Amino acid sequence: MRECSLTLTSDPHSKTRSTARRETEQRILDAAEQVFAEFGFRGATMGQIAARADLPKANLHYYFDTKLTLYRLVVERIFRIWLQAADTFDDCDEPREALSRYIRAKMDISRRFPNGSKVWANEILQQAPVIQDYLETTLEDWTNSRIEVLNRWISEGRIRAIDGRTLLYMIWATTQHYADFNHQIHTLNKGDMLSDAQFDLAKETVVSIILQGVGIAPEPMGEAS
Amino acid sequence: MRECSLTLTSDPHSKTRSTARRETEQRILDAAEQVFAEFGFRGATMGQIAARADLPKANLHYYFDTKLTLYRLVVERIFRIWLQAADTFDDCDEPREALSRYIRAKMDISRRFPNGSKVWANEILQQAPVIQDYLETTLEDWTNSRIEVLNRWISEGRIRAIDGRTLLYMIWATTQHYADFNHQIHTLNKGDMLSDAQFDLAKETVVSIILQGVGIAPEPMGEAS
DNA sequence: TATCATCTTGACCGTCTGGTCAAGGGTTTC
DNA sequence: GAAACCCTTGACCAGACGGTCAAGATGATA
Repeated sequence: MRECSLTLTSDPHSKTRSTARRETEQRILDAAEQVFAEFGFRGATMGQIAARADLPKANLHYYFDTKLTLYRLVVERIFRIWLQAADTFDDCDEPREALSRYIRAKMDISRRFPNGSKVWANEILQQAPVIQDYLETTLEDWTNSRIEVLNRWISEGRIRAIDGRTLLYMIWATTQHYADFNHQIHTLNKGDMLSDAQFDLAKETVVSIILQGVGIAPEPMGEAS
Repeated sequence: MRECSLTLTSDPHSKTRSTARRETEQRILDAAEQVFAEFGFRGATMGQIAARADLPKANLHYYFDTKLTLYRLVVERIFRIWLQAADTFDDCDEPREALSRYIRAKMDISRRFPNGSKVWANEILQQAPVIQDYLETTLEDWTNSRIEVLNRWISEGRIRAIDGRTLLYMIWATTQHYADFNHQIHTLNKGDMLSDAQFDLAKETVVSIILQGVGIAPEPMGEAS
């Protein structure tokens, strides 16, 4: 109603052609991510995606030729976000700092991009028809290198002797749970989304249990990032 | 080829009518569970389920009138299994024993019935169209009562002061991860299923990290069930 | 063997799906 | 202003979908 320099669905005609194009593509990708997150590749329909993007179905095929193309592009966005979180682990060789940073980063991603995580979950449930080779290359390499780091920390006596792979899976499972199962979490929270305070409590509880679980004393006060 | 006293798809004609009927229904339910687990309700097709049960599609509709009926029955089976695991927590008031029993039970269920867990995951991803009222009643009641128990243990100084709800979510997320994401886990295990030894290591590592995480000293040797 | 209920199945139906297309509206360029 | 290009869209298509049905096969009963 009142003047606003930036609206979510701004009028494409007020922009240059390429800008408008990018915005429309983005709107379609966002709608696609939501629908794919909920119903998976097979369950999602182009009609649903078109409705959520508020565009005629034929328009989707003008920008993205097939449903599979659109799906692949949605999945690619998720890779980039996941890799960004991986960096927070790689950047540090101090167990407490590396683990708590990584957990917090993954928790924040689950909160900000729940649909990305859900699309990933659907991919795995469907035996990874699109991301299989990614699992076998990038993910496997990263995982193995992190397990080596964890094993080194163990041999240096900096963390307890636990199975590093299982620890990684616990962190992935728990952090992604806050995205993939957010509907269940909301239902068990009287139907409301988690408040900032509730989410912070969850985040710090996860950090605390994992750190304590691998034998690292609780973080000194005031050191949380 | 050679004589075999028990085959997986035994000849229905050698049994009484009601027995054969029950066997056919079971075969359809098993096939349905697999397909629903992979593709969710919308993504699954009756044709796929029929093919996996090795029956003509029309035969499915003789035993179960609609796709939704079949789906509801599959979901009901999962409820029963889940409640059975819940009992292992309820039966005991000793933190170490209750938590490790519950975690082990949930891990074993993830291994034996991965499809059930996957159907549940798909339900939540799709905003629980079928199990919503179950989440709001049985699950919520059980969750709250367990959180009360955890809080009592905290006030009695038997476990560390952590947020009980987050602890429960961590346990659910981690244990169900071994079912819902088993494809990813297998891929990261050179494409092989986890061996008994690998799965036991994972199970005991989860127990160990959680127990240590809530401030319970590692289990005395030889006490594992 | 004859009768009847139970089970099986290929063929079929209306609807929805992903994808196409041609006609037309807008915008840029000269 | 007109030609060229970009974008939008309703109408349409072939195939797949959930579900139906009637005809026949099979098994139980007597």
